[in-house]
Amino acid sequence: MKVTINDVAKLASVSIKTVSRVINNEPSVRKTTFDKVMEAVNELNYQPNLAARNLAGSKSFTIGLVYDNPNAYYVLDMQNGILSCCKKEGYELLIHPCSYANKDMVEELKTMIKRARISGLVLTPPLSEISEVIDMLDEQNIHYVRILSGQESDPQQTDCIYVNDHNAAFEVSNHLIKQGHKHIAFLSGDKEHKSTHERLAGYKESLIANKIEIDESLILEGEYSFSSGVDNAKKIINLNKNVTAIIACNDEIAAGALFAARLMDIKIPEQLSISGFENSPFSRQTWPKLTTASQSIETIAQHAAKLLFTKTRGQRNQDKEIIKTFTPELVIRDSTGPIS
Amino acid sequence: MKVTINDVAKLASVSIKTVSRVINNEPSVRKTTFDKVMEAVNELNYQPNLAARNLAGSKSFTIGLVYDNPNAYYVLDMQNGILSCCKKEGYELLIHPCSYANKDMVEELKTMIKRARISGLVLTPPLSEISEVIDMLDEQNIHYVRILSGQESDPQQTDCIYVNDHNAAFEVSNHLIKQGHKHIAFLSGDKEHKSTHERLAGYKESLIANKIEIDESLILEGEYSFSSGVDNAKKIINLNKNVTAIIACNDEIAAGALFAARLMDIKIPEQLSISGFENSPFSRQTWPKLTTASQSIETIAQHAAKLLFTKTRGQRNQDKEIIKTFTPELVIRDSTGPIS
DNA sequence: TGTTAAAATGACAACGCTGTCAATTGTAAT
DNA sequence: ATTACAATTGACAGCGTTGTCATTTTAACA
Repeated sequence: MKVTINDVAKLASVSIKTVSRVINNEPSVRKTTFDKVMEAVNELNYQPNLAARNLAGSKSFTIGLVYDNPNAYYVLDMQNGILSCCKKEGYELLIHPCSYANKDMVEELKTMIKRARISGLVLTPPLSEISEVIDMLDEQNIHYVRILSGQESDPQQTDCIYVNDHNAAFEVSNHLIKQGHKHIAFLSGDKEHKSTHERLAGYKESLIANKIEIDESLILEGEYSFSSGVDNAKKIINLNKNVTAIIACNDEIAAGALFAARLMDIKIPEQLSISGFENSPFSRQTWPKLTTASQSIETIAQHAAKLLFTKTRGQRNQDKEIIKTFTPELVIRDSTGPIS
Repeated sequence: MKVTINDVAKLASVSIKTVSRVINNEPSVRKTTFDKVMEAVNELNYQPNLAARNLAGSKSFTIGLVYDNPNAYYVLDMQNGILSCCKKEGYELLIHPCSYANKDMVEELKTMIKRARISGLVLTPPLSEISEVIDMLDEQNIHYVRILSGQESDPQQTDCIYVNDHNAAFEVSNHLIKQGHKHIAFLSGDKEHKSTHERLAGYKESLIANKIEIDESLILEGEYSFSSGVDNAKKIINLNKNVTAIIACNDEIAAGALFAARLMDIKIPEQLSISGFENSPFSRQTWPKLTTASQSIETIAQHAAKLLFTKTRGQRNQDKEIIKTFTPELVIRDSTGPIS
């Protein structure tokens, strides 16, 4: 029934320590011994007991994913990306959704780490931007990788994966301007998310580059939600009849804006162009389909996990294969068009 | 730094076994002793080591969630519901997405269970309907709870939570018929999912109850996806000009049907009524908003987790608090209306 | 061939907890 | 106060691995 390292050792006629060496890929094992052991492992279909490995060694073979993100697709892609790496490495994934608004959040995280003896953590925005969290992790000496809005600037910073929202927003905005739009509104996401600020900055930079004056009244505060998109789109359309385009901080907001436009009988894209951000599945399910900036969350997640594993193992040079900065690409669909 | 049961025992001047008794809520501990120990636990902020508990005892304090579901909201709600129960009970959650089409799936699941020494499993459709999986779990003597489309029929069956899709579909269909619709198309989900058949059966029963002849050409095979909704809606609209209503097997299909209607310049709900199923967030984000059948996945998940925990602990009477059958409720929004 | 260092292997004690069972304490009845 | 029995507590041996260090084998060289 239960196959232990002992059974394998007996079958291969070696000591359990040697079996341990083999399954941990430690050096100093003769090729013939290695094969002999592997054969026994396969024959018995031996699965090392995670709990025992965790207890005996220092590694726990479990990593954690911490998030506070309202976007279901984002979270799921993140999970799947990390999970695919975990599978390869024989790790398990513990998920830990939490609310950054919650005061006890840091304590709670700490407890979770202690309890489960997590060997590493992937942090997604906006949690990855909260210094209390980072400080706690440093203090507890926990390996982590942060996924952040921004770009690789500080070469010492080895524990971050960046999403260059700034450049992506620049592209989106440029695209609209090239199509003749001059009055472009910007519907912000949560101001606690750095991505909001990065995207806003990219938008502004594009305006400046194209010698269009920045009109602060076209920039609306909001949050990363459909209803925020509805509300703010209504507001801006009523407020400023000149607006011919809207850049939404993510696809949900854009979908909300689309909804509002429908309510107000505004034709998209003939009368108003709307672009999203993220390329989540429903950016293809709205009418019309959303122009957006596409970032493969799953790919980002995979690289984050890879980075975490190299850190956990203390490896160095493998870093080269890991991309640290991702720039979402403009995907032109039907919700934007030339000014008419 | 690291606080073990030993430290607590010393501080409370009792044996480690007594501390163990206290944290496991075992009987035969004097109230005064209990308090003394708890005080020490709190003072030291002791967190029992999961791995050690797992290794020493038989319990693993980790449950698994297995799913193969394309719907991101479904999965996430499921995770969150279970997680909220886990938190209360001090358990961790391991997630295990997998593909039921994959031949190695059962083997893979088995491996995961062995490795992580899972103490219980929550199975969601369609995995919960696959007998190979169930047989394997029974064979391995793993506790599990299945979430199934259907209704509590067999009283011996203690390990299932049912979603009564049949009755829900009956309600949806009845609602449309009351509004005067007689030619109602049915856009199926994956035929491998029992929910598809249950919903179809409810639809048929409603037609029969209302003395409307069942027209098999109005029932289209498909899958639980947006694009299936688009394709099948186009097909049925072109095929049969009499159709005035569509029941989609879930919200994604409904959203696809809505999209197709837009493409074909059909007014919703004036010319065509469309209803969804599930009440996922985007049923509120389409234009117009979807009439649907609402089931709180999170609530279902919580009850499933509760049931699993009572099973794991071998408790009996607590069952009473656990609802075993859920019937989604009709939510009337803007995508359906009286025939004009 | 013998010597020596390096490589490969093994013995055994942790890791932090729970299960078992024996020892101690408390309690009620005599 | 004594006895008997139940309630409470503790000692100690695992659980299935890995780390440490000692031992054996191999290879390399004189």
